[in-house]
Amino acid sequence: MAHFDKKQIVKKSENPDRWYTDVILRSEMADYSPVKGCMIIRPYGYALWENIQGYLDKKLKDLGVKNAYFPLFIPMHFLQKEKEHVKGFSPQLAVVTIGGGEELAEPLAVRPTSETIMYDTYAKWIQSYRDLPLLINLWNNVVRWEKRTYLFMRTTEFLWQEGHTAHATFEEADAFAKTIMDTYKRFDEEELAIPVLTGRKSESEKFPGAKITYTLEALMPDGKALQMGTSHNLGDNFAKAFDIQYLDKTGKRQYVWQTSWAETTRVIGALILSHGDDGGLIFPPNIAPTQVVIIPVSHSDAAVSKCDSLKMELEATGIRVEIDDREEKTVGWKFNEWELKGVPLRIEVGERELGSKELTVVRRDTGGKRSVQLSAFSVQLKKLLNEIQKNLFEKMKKFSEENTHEVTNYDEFKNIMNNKKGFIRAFWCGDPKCELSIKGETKATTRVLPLDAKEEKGKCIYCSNDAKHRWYFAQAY
RNA sequence: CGGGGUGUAGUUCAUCGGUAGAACGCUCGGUUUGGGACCGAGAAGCACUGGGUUCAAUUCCCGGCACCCCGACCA
Repeated sequence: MAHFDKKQIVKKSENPDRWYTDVILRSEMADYSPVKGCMIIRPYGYALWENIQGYLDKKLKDLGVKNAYFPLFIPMHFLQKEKEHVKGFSPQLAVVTIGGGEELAEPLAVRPTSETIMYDTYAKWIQSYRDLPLLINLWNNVVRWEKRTYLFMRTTEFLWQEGHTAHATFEEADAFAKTIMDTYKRFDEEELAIPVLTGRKSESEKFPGAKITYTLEALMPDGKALQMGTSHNLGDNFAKAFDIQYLDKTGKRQYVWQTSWAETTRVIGALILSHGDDGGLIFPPNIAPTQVVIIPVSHSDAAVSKCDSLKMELEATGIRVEIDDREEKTVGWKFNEWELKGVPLRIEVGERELGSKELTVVRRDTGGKRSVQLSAFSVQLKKLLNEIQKNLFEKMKKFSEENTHEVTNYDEFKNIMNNKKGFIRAFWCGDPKCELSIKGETKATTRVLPLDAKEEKGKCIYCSNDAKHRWYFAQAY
């Protein structure tokens, strides 16, 4: 304990922004890059991303989605085909004007998202109703020239998956967009242990070019809401802009109905913010790069071989294990290091354990120590990992519920935004002017309207005109 | 793109009108290892950049650039 403050990171409660950056850099998740606003994802951070990819990739393939790749460069005039789309993205574009030492006849945008370049091709691929539905996903990087960046949350370049589908009917497209939203919800809640609100976005908050944007919103510990992912019903907007038509069974030409949807490396930021504490990261076991770390306290042959056999036993049941047998670091140093890295469980193996029939296992989330019998060891560890997974989710669920307020007058609204923030449920008339005024006065924007929200009779929190729905408001990240 | 701040060793910072110092980290040797060990020896710097002022600038002044913080834009 005497040396504990030596290289301590800032306390999360004292300075959350600084804590967030400190933890990411010190845990070796990511590093700053020589290019402004860009981020280097280090092996430990990338391993987490690979776990995210692994889960989502499988779920998407189960839905019949196939992976493909489309080019990084997009001819400028493609982006201009859909009016709202170009308006939404042009302020954030990076544009290549020189290639091979010569000025290009037409500048190329570095993709901010791939709708336009894909749909130009979709128009060629889709001829008949037999070509539908077309379900394609890309794992790639995109560039949006953000003025202000923040590791994982908002970087100039980021990694994501973007799915793009085309369907014969509006209903089918809408159902698919919702299915994706549900898939994301399961992922966020069951894997990342982050509870989310789902529903649709207001007109002003929806994706440029979309008819309906479905969203997943999570409440972060500082009371601000983070968009964890979106799934858009694009209607026939892009179909008309890119002339994507098919012949139906009766021989009639029809426009397709489309969806696009994405989840990004931003969810890693949400993961860090949601579960971490003063000791550093805390990863939910389902997604953690390493689930169990074994630390030999002694370097005797007996202890080392005990560690090895433990590792083999656990790995055989699918648990991700690492042994930290570096001799140049002391035991205490390693404890702190692996706590910083958020590994859910730690096992210590020294002379004391060699003759014992049980081992001490330490939980990262609660700090609790427990003796675990060596018989059926891996089964019990799996149980513990599940408990941690559940505990992290329940904790965030409770936080989210405790910080969701139902409000009927604007003073109350402002009061909450001035203090703890969080989600506010309140009637809104649907007029973008009220939305904008509320944002200007409180920083809160409409985040989401749940799909199952019943129509009610109420008065807009801002203008007192008739309102049908209670929306969720919050300050956005 | 507005307002503020900072640029000195790998990192965090100190210094000061006379060409630089600490801590941590790193390397080597030794002793250690059950909650961030200790001793000793090292390596490591065109003081962001360009221009002034001055006998002399890392230090003072101005411009540029970069980064950080705070606002507007955003996954």
